[in-house]
Amino acid sequence: MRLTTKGRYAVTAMLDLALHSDKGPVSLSDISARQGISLSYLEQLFAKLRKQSLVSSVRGPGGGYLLSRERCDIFVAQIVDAVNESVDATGCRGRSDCQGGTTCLTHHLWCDLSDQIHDFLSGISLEKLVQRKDVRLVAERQDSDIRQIDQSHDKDQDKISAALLG
Amino acid sequence: MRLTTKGRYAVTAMLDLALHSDKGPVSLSDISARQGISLSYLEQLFAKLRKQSLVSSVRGPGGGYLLSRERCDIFVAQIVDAVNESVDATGCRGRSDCQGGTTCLTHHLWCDLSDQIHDFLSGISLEKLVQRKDVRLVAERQDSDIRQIDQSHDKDQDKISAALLG
DNA sequence: TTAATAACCTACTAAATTAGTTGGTTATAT
DNA sequence: ATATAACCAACTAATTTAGTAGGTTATTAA
Repeated sequence: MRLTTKGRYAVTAMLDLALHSDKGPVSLSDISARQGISLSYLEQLFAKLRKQSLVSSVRGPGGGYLLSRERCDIFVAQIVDAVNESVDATGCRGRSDCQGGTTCLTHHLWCDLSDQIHDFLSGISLEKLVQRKDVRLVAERQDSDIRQIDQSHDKDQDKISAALLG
Repeated sequence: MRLTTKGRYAVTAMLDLALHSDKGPVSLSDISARQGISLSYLEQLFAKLRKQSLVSSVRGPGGGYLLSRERCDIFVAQIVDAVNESVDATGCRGRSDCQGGTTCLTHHLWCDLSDQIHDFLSGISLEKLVQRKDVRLVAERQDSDIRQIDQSHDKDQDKISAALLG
């Protein structure tokens, strides 16, 4: 099994969507700015999330992505599965052919571990994450950070406008 | 986090040791033959296992490796930790600096998952694995496979001896 | 109608990791 | 003396990660 930034990014981005998509679609550049994830990399991840119909997209200005189901119907395990191959801990994908066609000595142990991880991640929905206090605190900080960056952009824009107007 | 053949090989090899070291040290070539793991790769893994004092070695003919503690005092988590970096699912090793010095949106989720995996693998000792029926069955098959290979080697040896004796 | 926005798509890449291989040396039992 | 088996260092092919680069297409708003 493998759980790297790939799967973590996907879950983080989906949670960002869950937190911000109440007022219409959320663009990947917004998610990129808030979560510090490269835009092009997000595009690749969302191509996979869309294939697994976890999100739907709206093109053009004001467009972006929306969750394709209720937050309580999307689970962390599904997100990780969508971008990673799986949270499977066996080397044989449960096929029991790990040692040249036969079962390896520790096959059942890795099956048990896989079940353990899958059960855990299948029990956590985006809704559950949104409700968590630690998540809300981080989200608030991120939102206020973004507002400050926007303000400084506005100031830059004011300077540019002033310069252009002579 | 990462659980690849590296960690799985280490646990498999340690379990092989637990199953066969009652009559003295077990050589890596024996483990290699029984478990189908490359000898040189095993050497690299056992260098790490020895550094973490999970095994002790005996050099020279008849030598090999022994568990350095009782089977009930060696846990799967320790073995995986010894060869892999860890079973940590966070990107920041729990340091909470996952997003450019600050906590990322999903940090606490990965902490919980890490705890879950760690608790599970810390609860399973080599003793527990040795007792499992599925493990005993695979081990029996492996031992009888090896005996057959040894017999055919003996036959080869007989042929060679016969040829040499004219 | 045109410009801006944002999804969508393909191909490339540096760095790291895995799962080894090769070719030794050192220590010890027979 | 010889065989065994640990110990050690350096190299490698293949794969994966986490991107970058450079587009095309659809849609909205001025």
